[in-house]
Amino acid sequence: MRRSREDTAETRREIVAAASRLFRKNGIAATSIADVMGELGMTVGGFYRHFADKDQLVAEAIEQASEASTKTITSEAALVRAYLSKEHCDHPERGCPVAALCSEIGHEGKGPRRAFTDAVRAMVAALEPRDKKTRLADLATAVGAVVIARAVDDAKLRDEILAAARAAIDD
Amino acid sequence: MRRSREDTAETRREIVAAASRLFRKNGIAATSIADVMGELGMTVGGFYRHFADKDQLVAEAIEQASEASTKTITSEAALVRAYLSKEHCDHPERGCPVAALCSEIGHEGKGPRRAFTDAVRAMVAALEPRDKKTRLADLATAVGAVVIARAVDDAKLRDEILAAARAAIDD
DNA sequence: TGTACATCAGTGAACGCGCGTTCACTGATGTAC
DNA sequence: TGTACATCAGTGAACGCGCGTTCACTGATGTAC
Repeated sequence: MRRSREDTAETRREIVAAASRLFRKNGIAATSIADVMGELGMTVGGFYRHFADKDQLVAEAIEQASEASTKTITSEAALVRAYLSKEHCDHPERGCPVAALCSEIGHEGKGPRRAFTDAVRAMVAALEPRDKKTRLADLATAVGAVVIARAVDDAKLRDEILAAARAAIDD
Repeated sequence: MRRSREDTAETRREIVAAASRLFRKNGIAATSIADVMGELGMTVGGFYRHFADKDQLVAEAIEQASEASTKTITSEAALVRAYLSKEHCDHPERGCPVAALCSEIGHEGKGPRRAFTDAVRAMVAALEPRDKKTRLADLATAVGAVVIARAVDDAKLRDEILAAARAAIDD
């Protein structure tokens, strides 16, 4: 059953949004096309009316997540307050795609890696007023802290890492 | 054909060593038991004479990698020289398991996560002379920088990130 | 020390399962007159 | 504006494939006498 142009465009947006959430929450490899389409109450076949393959979806999902996430990083102060928060650690599905996908992206194709690199550049640019070396180091500290905090199975160690990173970026 | 006790123990060690390399290089999910056994010229069936399941292998592979990797981090100076090097970025298979597996470990079982957490603690302990907050922040910076440097598809950006992290840790 | 037997490390085929992708089909939407 | 037809978004079953794990089997090693 054919859909209207608006419905079609809306479906495409919803696929990217669902994929963006699921990839950040569960990982790219661990998220199937069926999982993504299931989020919209749809079946797998329809996916290929919108995308050539999974790689294309991964790239667009990273772009979309990057746009939304970069808006929240307007300064070093925001990096300390919002990025290095328990809230951000607890909700990767609506957080930074760089922190969520960093060690998995190396196993993906060219498209996804390009999108990831652009996301890193956008974060560096978002911290603009500071000199570039400081911005890059702060980015490494913030991403490293969130990724390790999420990976570790001890809440006390997690809080210590986040606090240490906050203190380091604040100078 | 039954093997001698020494051969059996040697096979077990080789399985862990091969897994440790492959997991760090290609990721845990992307490495199959058959891949690991293939490295030793063996078939899959034999694996289960040594391990209950893949989770157990993952945990032991992380422990082994952690022991070897932590030995190289004897000071902040070593973190700057060896850890934040192009060499370490180019060879995840013989590098730090925390940097190699950080964003993938959240999707693994309890055993692997426990081993990963122990690896983080070992790294923090290895930087001993400094106060804990500095050690934790330096760890976040070093891990974040290596992970992002590896993920990015632009060699110039990679080198800038490593250099910025080196400068930040050196004070 | 020599022999008979039990053990068990490793083989290779098979298991059920979920993956990405394809495809014939359906029927509402969009288009041409 | 109304009608006839072409288009194509979405369905759901099927494809080949690789996964983790199991299992009957083989034959050298380890053990008991």
